[in-house]
Parts: sequence; C-alpha cells; structure tokens
Amino acid sequence: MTTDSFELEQFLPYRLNRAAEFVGLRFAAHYKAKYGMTRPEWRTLAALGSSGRMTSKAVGIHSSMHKTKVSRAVFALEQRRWLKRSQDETDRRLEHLELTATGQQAYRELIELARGYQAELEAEIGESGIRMLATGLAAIEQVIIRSGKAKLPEPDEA
Amino acid sequence: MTTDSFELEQFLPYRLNRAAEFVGLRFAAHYKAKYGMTRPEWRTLAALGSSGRMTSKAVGIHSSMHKTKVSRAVFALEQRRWLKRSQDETDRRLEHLELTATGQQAYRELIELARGYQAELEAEIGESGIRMLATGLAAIEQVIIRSGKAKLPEPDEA
DNA sequence: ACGATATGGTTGCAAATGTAACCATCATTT
DNA sequence: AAATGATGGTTACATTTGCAACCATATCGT
Repeated sequence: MTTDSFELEQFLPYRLNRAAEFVGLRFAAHYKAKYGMTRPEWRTLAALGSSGRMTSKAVGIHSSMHKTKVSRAVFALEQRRWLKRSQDETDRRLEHLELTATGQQAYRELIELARGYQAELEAEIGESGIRMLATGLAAIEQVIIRSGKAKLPEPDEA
Repeated sequence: MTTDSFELEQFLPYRLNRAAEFVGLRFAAHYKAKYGMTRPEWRTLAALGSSGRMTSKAVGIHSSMHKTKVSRAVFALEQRRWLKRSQDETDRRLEHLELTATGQQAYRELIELARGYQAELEAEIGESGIRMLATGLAAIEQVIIRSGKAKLPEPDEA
C-alpha cells in the first residue's frame, strides 16, 4: 500500500542539501576567487575573527568542523601568516590560536563580503522566505543540539 | 562602521550547510548500513525508480548531480545488477537506464526507509517548523531555477 | 558533403575528505 | 609512582570529489 509515489524533489534531506550546496558554492566562489581560500579556512578565520583567541578544538565547535579539517585549515592560515599559535603554559597539549594583524584585516574584508552576500540572498529570497527559513533552521538546530552534537560556545571555552 | 559583529551562527550559508549535513548524514547512515550504498547511488536509484527509464543526463537533472557522479553511480548500480543500460537506436551517443527487478525491489525498500526517516524528521522538527522550512526552501529553489541551474523534469526528457 | 562545434558519457589526475591510528601530555586510579 | 585511560592535535591511507581532457557520435553552417 505504501508503494505509491516518492519524489526526490519532496524529500527534505535532498532539498536541504541542494539548497545548501547552491547557496554555499556561490558564496565560496567569491572568496575563492578573491583570496584563494577554502571553506574550512574561511570558517576558521570567521571563528577566530569573531571570538578571538581560542584553541583548535574550540574552532571546531564554533564552526562545526572535524578535528582534521580544522587542523589543516589552521596549518594553511598559519602558512599565510594570518594566524599564529602559542602554547598554553599550564597544559602543554593545547595551543591557542590568534589572528595576526594581516589576518584580522582579511577577516574584516571577508565579513564584508559575507554581509554583502547575505544581503543579496535576502533580496533574492524575500523577507518572509528568509524568516521562515530561519525559523525552520532553528528548529533543526535544536534537534542537532539535543542529538549531542551541541556547540553553543560560551564567550570563551569549548 | 560596518566593522561590528559577525557571527557564523547567523550566517545563512553556514546554517544551511550544517543542517543539510546533519539531516543528510543521518539518513545516509541508514542506507549505508543496510545496503552499503553511497549518496549518488541512492539518488540515482530514486530518480530511476520514480520516473522510470531515462538517460544519465536526465538522472543528473532529476537529482542535481554532476555528470561524473552520475556516471560512477550508474556504473556501481550496474555492477550490482540493479540497473541495465540500453543504447538508443537513433542516437548512439546516449543510453537509457532502467532498474532491473532487483533494482526495483531495492527501490521500494529504500523509499520506505526514506518515508520513515522523513516522518521521524517531521516529528522532531514539528509541523510548523517543517512547513516554514519547506516554504523557505521553495523560495531558494526558485532562485536556483532562475539562476539557470534549472531542473524541472517533464514526465520524460531533460 | 565537409569542417567546425556541440553533446552524452567516461576517465585521468589532482585536490579534498573521513577514518583510524598515532604522539604527546594530562588525569585518575590504585 | 606506575598503570590506565582520556584529550588536544597531527598524520597516513583509502575513498570521494571536481575539473579538464577525451572519445564517439550527432548537428550546424556553408
């Protein structure tokens, strides 16, 4: 009986993925063209830029990225002299990351780009569309948090 | 002036991507565990299962996948004897794809899985959340279509 | 009818990613 | 204080991906 129609077009995971991919790639094209940076790098920069000095682990939590992605992004940004590491004195396992002056400059430019893109999106999607989307996403975020993949970064700390 | 706060948490591409990843991976875990199949394979199966005989290119359009992804997925499904190809008689460049009996059986099971998961999601997210999300996604889909990445498959044809 | 161009589809190669194992350090137990 | 186990972070390896070049066939312009 339940053998009737199934349309990919109506399937939520599919729709979400397609929308995310479209919206994400279009933005990535901007910073990739302008700064040759990858998404993990952009996210790392954004995390450090907005929340300041923090560890790799904290970056991962802030930006929902796996250890290894963060590790490689940090390495790349370090090469570029956009960030510097410093060992924690009391716990020598962890190192604190911080944007350099150049890094902060790049951050400022990048968030301008991001704001511009978000505005562009809002114009295309329409105000009510955006509001609804945001509400729906918030609901999913709740599910994510409940599911244990929580983040919610307090002003400092993981 | 515009140098004030920027939070990744509020950035639409980021939020969309995280939600899509969460929702998508959780579903993928189901069919990966049960059938050892990849997402491109699942999408291909879904496209062929719901719309019947069509070409690789059409599959790509139906499921928003790049040529190469489709090509590889088709190959995998063929190995598994879930689909068979047949040359078009009048245009020998293209080949038509069709699910075998086994493939159709797998399809039926898979869409049961998908329906179950979608129901689960709706329960977690809540009815109003789902409605809003769907509306927001529809708005984005309009943008995608206008942007030239259209799909909109007529009963047959690319 | 012939060269240029386009189209469906595959493949080679480089880059991105995920997984698991790993290293070093810290915490806990005894 | 030694053994056990956790934790932050990196790395090796296999898999997945994207891009561009490619092959074969078809179409278009002349």
